[in-house]
Amino acid sequence: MIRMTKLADYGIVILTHMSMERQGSLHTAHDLAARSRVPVPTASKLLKSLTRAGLVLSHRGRHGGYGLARDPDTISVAEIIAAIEGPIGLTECGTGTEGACDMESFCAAKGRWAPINQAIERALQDVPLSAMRPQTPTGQMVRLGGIAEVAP
Amino acid sequence: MIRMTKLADYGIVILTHMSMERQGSLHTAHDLAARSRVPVPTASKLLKSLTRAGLVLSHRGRHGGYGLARDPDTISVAEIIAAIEGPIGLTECGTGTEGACDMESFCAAKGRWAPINQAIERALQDVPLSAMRPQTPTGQMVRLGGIAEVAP
DNA sequence: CCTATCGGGACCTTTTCGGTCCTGTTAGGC
DNA sequence: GCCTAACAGGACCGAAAAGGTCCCGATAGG
Ligand code: SF4
Ligand code: SF4
Repeated sequence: MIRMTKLADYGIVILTHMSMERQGSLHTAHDLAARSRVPVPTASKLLKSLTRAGLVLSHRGRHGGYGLARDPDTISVAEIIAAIEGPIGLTECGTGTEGACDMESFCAAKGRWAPINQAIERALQDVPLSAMRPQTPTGQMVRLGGIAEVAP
Repeated sequence: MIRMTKLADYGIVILTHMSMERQGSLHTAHDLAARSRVPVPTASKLLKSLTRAGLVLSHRGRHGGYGLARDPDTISVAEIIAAIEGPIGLTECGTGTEGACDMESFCAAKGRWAPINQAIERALQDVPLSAMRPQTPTGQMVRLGGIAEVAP
């Protein structure tokens, strides 16, 4: 139902937890998994993907772990999703990859999707990771895709 | 990858074909399947769903068939997708249905998705079925989610 | 009455998601 | 210098959903 995969969902949850800590601090995969209640191997797999995409930095060896590569305000939900499940778009066509759909050559709607897909991607780019955190109890304003909300 | 199902995709293609005909005209499932190159049983299944949702009208018996229930300008892509695959939203949470995700009770991001899902739904509501047709060779203006485009 | 058409499911096959595990590799600490 | 806590990469597998097929019943023209 136009769902993103749970992997991407969990990835965002994990990064959200990470964003609630002091930036630059390291967290082990085990730690993050426990906090987000995602199974450890799954969390580990996600963190690997996110590292490869450059969204988190990893440090190996003893006292190693993962940390956000950038400020949570500059990491968009779109980037996270793209890192985990690839290009964003509702259809096979119009997302850069050609020839994915075998109806392309005679499809009446082909090409009409590109602007829609881009609009959705843009909407997700406008949501920073910092907006996914639970709202602060201070009533701090949170930007969210152009929509401003105030915590109760 | 945040894909809608192919069923929904095909549904839109079929409706697009239907919208290119004189409104009110009837088309058999077989006819529409041939024109859109979707397998007949699949097209039939889709048309049934669309009928149940009230987007197309059906007429049984000899010389029966399907026809659009409303003007193509007043049918949104969002409606079509919702008719075929249910509520629109990237996540289980924040789409009306409660308790779908078993992490809801302790999820850091829960609740933060509702506005995003709504934004996407709104974007799809802004795209009328008529905008999915191949552009006319006359350079006719086509509204598309707030973006105006001109055919070459 | 006969037949073309829709209506509503049951059903199966294929894909992909979600999750696990194993085998390196790195780097701090003793 | 070795030991061990962490990440890296990928193979693997079960379950779920998607995608497609088929059948039988209900309608309504002719
Ligand atoms: S070419 Fe047509 S059928 Fe294929 S993905 Fe694009 S819109 Fe869908
Ligand atoms: S509650 Fe959290 S994990 Fe569940 S669907 Fe919502 S955001 Fe995703």
